[in-house]
Amino acid sequence: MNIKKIDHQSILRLLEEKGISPSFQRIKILEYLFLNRTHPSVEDIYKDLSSELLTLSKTTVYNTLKLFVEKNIVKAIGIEKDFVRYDIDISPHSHFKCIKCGKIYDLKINEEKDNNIDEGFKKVYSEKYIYGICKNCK
Amino acid sequence: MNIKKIDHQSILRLLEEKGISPSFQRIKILEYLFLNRTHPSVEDIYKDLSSELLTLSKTTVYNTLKLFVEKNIVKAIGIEKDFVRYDIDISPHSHFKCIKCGKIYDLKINEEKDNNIDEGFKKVYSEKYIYGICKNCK
DNA sequence: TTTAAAGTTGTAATAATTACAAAGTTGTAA
DNA sequence: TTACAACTTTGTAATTATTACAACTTTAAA
Repeated sequence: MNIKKIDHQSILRLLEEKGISPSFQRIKILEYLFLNRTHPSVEDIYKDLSSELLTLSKTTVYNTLKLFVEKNIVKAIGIEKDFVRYDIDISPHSHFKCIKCGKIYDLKINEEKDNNIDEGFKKVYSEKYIYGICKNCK
Repeated sequence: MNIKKIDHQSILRLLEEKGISPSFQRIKILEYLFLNRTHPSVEDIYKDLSSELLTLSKTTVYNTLKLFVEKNIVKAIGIEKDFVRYDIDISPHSHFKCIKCGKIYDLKINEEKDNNIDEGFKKVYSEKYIYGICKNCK
């Protein structure tokens, strides 16, 4: 499906850089995120990795993603009403959700001069979600 | 607290316009939203109205807000991780959340030429959330 | 007044996430 | 190698927002 490959060494280097000890589970979850650029949920990751990691626990997936978000390796995406998606691409961009097929698309951000934030307010981060109909569903 | 007043007649007219029969609960909830421009949650509304509407049920608050959202009287705001806020102001604007005090501020939108949505994609609606530190908390 | 539809209520079910304690793993110092 | 502490994983239970649903109440029309 996804062409982009990531080698084991890069995974290890990334974890190392961020001061995260490279457990088998963490490596596998991070690798999964690199190979599946679909903004997967905990459920997705858990289901897909379970066949390989027979004893994987959902709690581990939650713990690991929490850690990755804290260490700024992945970004949590609040585009869904009732669960969180995760994005391995932490560069500034926004998301489009097709309200028909449910697919999430990445959107380049339009270097907007960041809104009318009043003086005295300090932006830390922001998120933009666009909902609509995608090309395939029209 | 909030200066903006709304009279009973306007509330009734608005419900009428949208084809919503004006039950006591609906009137009170809508009035609450007009008087409390704080992007309240179901919990907020339920707690605050309970003293006046002794038998109010949380389900009624959920039902009513669902109806209001469908009829385009209020907008659901997904700025929080684990509950929904509601905004009586349905005009296009974005939201700022102070990560220190938790307060939500309205932001005028910077008539951005709506992002780089690829041709063939059709936007239906969008949301922008900015997180940071507000004036009072610096 | 009768009756059906609409609205409200309380409780139970659902589902994502977190809390927590027990079990397993790893690395290091003796 | 052994002992031990720190870290990691796991499974279960708790939490919490929201939805489902059925019973009850209100409303409005005939």
